[in-house]
Amino acid sequence: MIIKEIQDFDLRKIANSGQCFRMNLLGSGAYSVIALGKYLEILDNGDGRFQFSCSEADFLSIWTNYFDLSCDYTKIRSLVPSGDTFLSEAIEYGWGIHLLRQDPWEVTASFILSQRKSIPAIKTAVESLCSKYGTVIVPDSDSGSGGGPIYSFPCASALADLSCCDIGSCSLGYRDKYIINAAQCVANRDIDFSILQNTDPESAKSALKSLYGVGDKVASCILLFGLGHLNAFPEDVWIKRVIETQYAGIFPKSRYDGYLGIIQQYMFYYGKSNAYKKRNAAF
DNA sequence: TTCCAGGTGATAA
DNA sequence: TTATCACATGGA
Repeated sequence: MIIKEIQDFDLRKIANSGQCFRMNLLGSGAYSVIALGKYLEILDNGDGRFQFSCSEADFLSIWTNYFDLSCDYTKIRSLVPSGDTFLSEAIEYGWGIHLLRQDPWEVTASFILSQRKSIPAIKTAVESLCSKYGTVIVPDSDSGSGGGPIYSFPCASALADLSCCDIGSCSLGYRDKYIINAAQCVANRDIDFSILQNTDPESAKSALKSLYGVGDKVASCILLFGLGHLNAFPEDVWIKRVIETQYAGIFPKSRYDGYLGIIQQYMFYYGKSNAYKKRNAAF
């Protein structure tokens, strides 16, 4: 257990920001994080300090990067002009959100199965895949999701040889064939994330869209959440709705060049919130 | 029960 | 090129 002082960091908002599906509130008030083959618990002390259930070495070599702790989010929020009412509210509402730098394969599979699903349903399906095809990280946890072992996200090769029948019990619906095909492409290196990380975003996006079941939106999510291309801008139903209603269909993307994906996270988190719905209902 | 969800592929015009 | 439609299933 180590204690770290971190500014501009809100666990609840990060867990509910729709970018990851395995970060959950525990009964203790801490948040559990299952990522990169590790299990972590974080507790907000409420005084700007956070308790991490890991070693100093792991914190520095793994979690600092995963939680994007070196990024100055205040600076990014300062790009928003005061005249932009919606985004001004969004960055205040979303204060403390960080962009997680996740494993690209986990992001790929998770967002392929996310299509036409609600976030709770996505989480259920992801956990189902993990418990069936992942490996045990923590043998017998009394925390996590309802106790029992905690599993890693299954690697691509663990899914590549399955049939649609095999994963039929994971609530994937028609997306089962997409997941298996993507697993095969990643396992045999037709898609190589270590290369795509250093490829220009447009070319990387084209490569990702060659995967069956990956279109513009999912490819953008992989670029942003898995490959560190911070200018990627996933446009889902919520973002489209916001752009249509708040920006008359045209969002000034160039203003946020280099950080567009992070701005998108604020838009998403606020755009789907009850706070925003209430504000709109008032007009 | 009905509606909707961090969309995409197939098909038609 | 753009527009329309089907698609599996869980949650609210």
